[in-house]
Amino acid sequence: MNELTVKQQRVLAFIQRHIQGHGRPPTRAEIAQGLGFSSLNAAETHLRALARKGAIELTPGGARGIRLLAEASPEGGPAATAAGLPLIGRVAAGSPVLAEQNVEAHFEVDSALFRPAADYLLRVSGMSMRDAGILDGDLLVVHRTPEARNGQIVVARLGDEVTVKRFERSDRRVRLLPANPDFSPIEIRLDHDPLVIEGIAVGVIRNGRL
Amino acid sequence: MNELTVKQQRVLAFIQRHIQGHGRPPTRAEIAQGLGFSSLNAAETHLRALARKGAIELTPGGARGIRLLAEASPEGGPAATAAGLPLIGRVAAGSPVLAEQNVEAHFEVDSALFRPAADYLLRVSGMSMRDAGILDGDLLVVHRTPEARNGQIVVARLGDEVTVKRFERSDRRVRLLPANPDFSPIEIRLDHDPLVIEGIAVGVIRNGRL
DNA sequence: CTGAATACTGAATATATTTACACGCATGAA
DNA sequence: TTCATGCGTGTAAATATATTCAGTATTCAG
Repeated sequence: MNELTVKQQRVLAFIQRHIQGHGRPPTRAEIAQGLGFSSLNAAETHLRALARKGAIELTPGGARGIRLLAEASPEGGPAATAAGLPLIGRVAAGSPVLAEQNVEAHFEVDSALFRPAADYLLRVSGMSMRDAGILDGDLLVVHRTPEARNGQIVVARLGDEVTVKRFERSDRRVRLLPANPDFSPIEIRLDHDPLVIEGIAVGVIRNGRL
Repeated sequence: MNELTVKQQRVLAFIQRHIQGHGRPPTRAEIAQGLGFSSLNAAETHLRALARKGAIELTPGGARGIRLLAEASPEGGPAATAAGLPLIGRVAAGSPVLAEQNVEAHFEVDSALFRPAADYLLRVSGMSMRDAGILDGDLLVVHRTPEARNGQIVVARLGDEVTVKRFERSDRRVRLLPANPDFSPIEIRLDHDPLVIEGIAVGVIRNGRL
C-alpha cells in the first residue's frame, strides 16, 4: 500500500523537515510556498493522497493537523517515552481522576517496586490515614481498579469528593474506615449512595517535610 | 533564569505531553481546556511567562507556534537514570553502607521527586520512627552526606550498627531521637563514641502491606 | 479512445487561533 | 498602604488555516 509518487515523497520529506526545523507541522500554505505551488489546493490534494496511502494522518479542522505515521522518527516513540506515572493533585469536581487538568506532573517510578502495577500517584491531603503511615502531602501509589477487597486501602469517590480510606464491605453496605481515631468512618448504602472505587493503594511515596 | 512556578511547570509538561501524543504543539484553547482554565488568556499568560524564562519559544501570529527549548523531552528517562538507586538491605558489620554486598536491588526512581538528590534506598527495620510515618519495611530515600542539621532524620552509624533517627546536636553531644515513645533516645559524646552520619532522609517509599 | 489518478491554478468561505483589552483576587515586598 | 507579580475570567477582533468548488493538463492502464 506504500507506493508514493515522486512528488508525494517530496511533500512528505518537506513535512518531515518542517517538523524537524520548526517543531510543528506545516500549514497548507507553507507546503505550497515551500514546494513552489501557487495554489493551496495543490498541497491539500497531496495531503489527501498521503493520508489515503497511510503515510500521514490528518486531523480535520485543526490547524497543522498533519501527523507522520510510518517509521520516520528514531525508535521508541510514544511507548518508550512512557512519561512515567501521572501525579494527581486535587481532583476537580466532576472530572475523571486521570483527566489532564488534574495531572500535576509525571514521575519515573520503577513499576517493579509495586504489585499490582502502579498506575498513578495521588497527593493525599489530610491526616485521616495517619496511623497507617500515610500523612498529609504523601503521594499514594495507586493501582487503577474498580474492585477492592476488605482491608485494602482504596481511593474512593463519593459524588465530587475523592477520599482515601480502608475498605470494608458487608453485604449491601460499605464502610470506609479512617486510620486515625480523630476521624469517623463513612457508611455507604450501595442502593442509595453513589460510590466509585478509583483504585487501590499499592504504595506510598513521601518526599518532603521529614 | 530558570525558575518556573509550579503552574508554569505544569503548563510546560502539558505542552510536552501534547507534542508527544499529537505530534504538534497545542493551541491556547487546548491548553486551557486540558488544564481546566476557562479563559484562553490564562494559557496565553503562562506561555508568555514560559517564553520570557526561556523554556519555550513563541512564533507570533502562527497557529501552534510553541517550541520547546530547554532539554527535557527527548529520551533521557531510562538511559539517564541508568542503574537507578541501589536498595540497601542489612548492612553487614564493618562494611561501607554502599558496599556491593549490601545492595539488594536497583530501582528506577525519578530523582526530580526528591531534594536534595536521592542517592540510595535503605530498608528500615523496626518501628522506632513510627510517629514520623516511617514503618517497618519502608524504604528510606537517602541523600548521602556527612552533614546534618538539627531536626533532620539521619542514617547514622554507631560502630557496626546502622540506625535511622532524628538528629539533634548540642555542642559536643549528639542525640538521636526516635519518633515513638516506646523507644529511648541515644546519647553520643563525640569525644568518646564513634558516630558517622551516612546520609539524611529525603523521602520514604512503602510498597507492601498497606 | 476513455475513465481514473496525479498535478496543478485560483477564488471563496467557514473555522481555528492568536492576541489585545478590561477586570478580579491573592501574596509578598517596599 | 501601595506596587508588582502570578493567576485567572471574559469578550472581542484580526488573521491564520482548513476546506470546498470550479477548472485545466498530463499520464497510464484497460
